[in-house]
Amino acid sequence: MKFNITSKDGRARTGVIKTPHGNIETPAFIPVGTKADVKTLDISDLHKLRAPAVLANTYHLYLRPGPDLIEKFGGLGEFMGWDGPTFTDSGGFQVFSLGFGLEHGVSKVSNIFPDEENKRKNAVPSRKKLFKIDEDGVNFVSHLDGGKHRFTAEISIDIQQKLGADIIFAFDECTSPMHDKKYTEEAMNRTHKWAKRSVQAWTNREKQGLYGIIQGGAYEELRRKSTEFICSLDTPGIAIGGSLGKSKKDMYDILDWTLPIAPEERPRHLLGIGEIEDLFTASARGIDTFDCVSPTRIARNGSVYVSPQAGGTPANKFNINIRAQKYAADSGPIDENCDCFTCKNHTRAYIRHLFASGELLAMRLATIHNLHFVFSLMNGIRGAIQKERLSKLALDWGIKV
RNA sequence: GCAGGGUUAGUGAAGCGGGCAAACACGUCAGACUGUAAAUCUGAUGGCUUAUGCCUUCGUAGGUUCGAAUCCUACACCCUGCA
Repeated sequence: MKFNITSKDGRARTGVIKTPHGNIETPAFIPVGTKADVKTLDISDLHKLRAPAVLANTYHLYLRPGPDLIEKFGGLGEFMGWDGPTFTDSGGFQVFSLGFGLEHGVSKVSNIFPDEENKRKNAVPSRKKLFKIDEDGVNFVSHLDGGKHRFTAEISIDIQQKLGADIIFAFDECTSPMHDKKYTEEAMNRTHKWAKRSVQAWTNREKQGLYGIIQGGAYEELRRKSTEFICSLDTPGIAIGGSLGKSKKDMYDILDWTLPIAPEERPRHLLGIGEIEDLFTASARGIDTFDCVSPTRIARNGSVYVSPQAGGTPANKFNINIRAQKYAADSGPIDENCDCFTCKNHTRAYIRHLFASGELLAMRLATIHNLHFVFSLMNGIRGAIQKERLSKLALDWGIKV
């Protein structure tokens, strides 16, 4: 894996990540394909959308169908019939989302600390915690069948090498905005140890690029420490993970603490982010790649992106709820400025009807639209950086970077 | 015609003398979702501009009772037997 910076605009930059399965022009949004598929889409859709890569998940593919089987098929890309670049996440996030996150009903980004009532509402207290973290790794029971398993840095990297993605991630511990500084620091120190061990376990260096993951929650001191440590390791790329605080401002602060002290020549991945606004603000701060379930998940739930011309604003997160009654007879496309398959062929009324009827096509059309929307946005962002006009483009969207 | 059973909010369906504006399900409406246990989850759903409040509802009309969706009478309609 190689990375070249091709232009700069303040702290933002464009570049190219060269992988054995093709180049990724950055900044890029990588759609999430957890179980070796981007939900509702097939590979021809991904090609037509010009998806730069797909990010799959180590935990899920380890449990099913198993890394040995995928290895026999020639790796993740071959297995899923996708000839473009692939990423795999290390499984660290599942330790969080199926452990602490599930127990407390929180995500890695939280606008509020859940109060007692919310905690009770969202948590699953009857369910035993699926994960137990120790200094060396994590014991867990499969959410599928309750079977007992263990992940360590070595195991995660071994699985990821069998999966064979072009870009892989070190095994890390993700914390929540609810964790205090003391615990966040302990988790960060574990992540550092595991990162070091991940680098040692990483042998397939020709074909796979490893990214270390910076942790430290929303604590400046910890984030700086973590950046220094992770960047001291010999990895071709770095990633920012973990709790990104309680607000967008917290997240931007974290980027401001970390990115300026990270080596410029290494690509930076922002794990699990991207809402529309974030793609601007994080690109402006020097993030090169994103992955996020948001566009695909909210699509399946009836939220579709609209540009400022079609009524999108930072306040409504640039999306509308296409299931709403007010679109029942709307003969326009989701977004009149969009030239995706969905917008070229279908009306809001039709898509609303499909959602109301529970038709699978609704989710597929919405997913196509949302992914096209973010890919096209990333195109615009790259073009703007090349012309050193990213902040102006952002302003056109009502976003101050 | 005789005997029995039924008629409850948009739909289905609980309730069978007081805590019933009426369970539950579906539907409908609204919202949430950021390294995907997510085609999931949350809330609202008789009216009153938001109330430990008032008003109107349980086929229709009367009645009994301090009090009725719940008991009685008549009527209407539906179902099941027997004619």
